[in-house]
Amino acid sequence: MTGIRKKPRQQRSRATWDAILEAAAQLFGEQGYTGTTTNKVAERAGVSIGSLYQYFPNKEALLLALSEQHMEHSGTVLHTVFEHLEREHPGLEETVSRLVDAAVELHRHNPNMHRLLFEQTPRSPTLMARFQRLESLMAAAVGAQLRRLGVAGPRPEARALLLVQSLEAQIHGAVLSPPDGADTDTLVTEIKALCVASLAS
Amino acid sequence: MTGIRKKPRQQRSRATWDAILEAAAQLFGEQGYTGTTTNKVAERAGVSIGSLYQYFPNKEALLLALSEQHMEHSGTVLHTVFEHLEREHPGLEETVSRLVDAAVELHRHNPNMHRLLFEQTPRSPTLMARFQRLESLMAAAVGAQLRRLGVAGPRPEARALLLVQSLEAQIHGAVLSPPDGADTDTLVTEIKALCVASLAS
DNA sequence: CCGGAAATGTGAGATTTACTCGTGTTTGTG
DNA sequence: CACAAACACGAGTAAATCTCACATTTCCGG
Repeated sequence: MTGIRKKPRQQRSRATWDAILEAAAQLFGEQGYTGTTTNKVAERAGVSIGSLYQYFPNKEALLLALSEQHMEHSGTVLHTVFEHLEREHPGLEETVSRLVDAAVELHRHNPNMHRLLFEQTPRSPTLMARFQRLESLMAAAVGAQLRRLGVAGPRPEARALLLVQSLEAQIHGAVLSPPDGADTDTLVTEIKALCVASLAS
Repeated sequence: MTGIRKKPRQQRSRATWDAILEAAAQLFGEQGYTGTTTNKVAERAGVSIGSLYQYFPNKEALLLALSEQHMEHSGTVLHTVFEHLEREHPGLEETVSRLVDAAVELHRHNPNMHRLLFEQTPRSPTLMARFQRLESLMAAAVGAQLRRLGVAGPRPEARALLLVQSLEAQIHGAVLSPPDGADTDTLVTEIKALCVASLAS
């Protein structure tokens, strides 16, 4: 269940490892998770099915590896945003705006991967645990900002976590399935307004 | 893709139909979606695999049938809550409180089913469409309440939809995976407070 | 440069699972 | 009671996941 069977030691195997993940990302994006077979992944990667199973114990492990890449990327991007906030101490409105913009950018950057991880996939305990870990990290950082801005309320941790969950859901919806006529930008503006209003009590 | 192959006409077949769905609900809850096989469902239901496929064209149809039951239940429960609101015209705080309590109760009522539908399952287009339809209905009803209370803001539909998505995500998290020490009730209180604050601008 | 050991690559096929189809059984009806 | 329609059955099929015994490549001490 670790998601990785064997770490590559030579550069040759590193190449096949990358090729497999690249092929998996492409096919998952094109055909969805259930629609892609491990044989097709191996074929597009130009390796044998045996090689695939040498590095990934099962189909889900491909997904977990991709999620790891994606979450790592998201984590570092948001980390730098928080660093800037710590240094520049902008006001509430600007702080919210920067965080929301960053999250929107993450969703826009690779919508297929986002859809894959959050819609088309059976969320295994492993995947859920990983996601919640990222959510906790974000909540901690957001909590620090709330305290700095004096809007932490009586239960800072709870408020921060709820904000993170709420923003994630709203941004996900606004970017990946903007309903009927409403365009994404309008929704993003509204998201920021609601968030600021909920904090500027 | 309708989810049903053949409607039962005799009471005998109605019984097998129920037995199959009951077995499916149990096994999905115990072993997860991918972990349960259609053969095991038929076995626990005490019918043959052929009978199962007479009523459900594929494995996903079992899930869709369960989701239909669940969403129908949720829809009617929330509908009566909205009816009471229309009749009694409570204030903002009371309105939010009743809606949140109702949603929390729905999550508590059958956590396994909720987890199944929103976590362990590859969200097919059909399932997603159905869920978004329910979300739209809720958003419309919430929008009416916002207007009644004079807190609709400049874009009532956008605001209502965002509120619905946000509350769903927050309540789901608070009830189904309350993090570390925080208990559900504390989180629910905070959810209500945040929601009221975001509207009482 | 040599030779063996470790790492990596291969693909036929064993196993599992969703799903079909021909056939047998029960129920409603005149 | 007879006949048809509805219902139930379960061995068998196609397709997917995953294994394993063996081939090839790379590494490294002598």
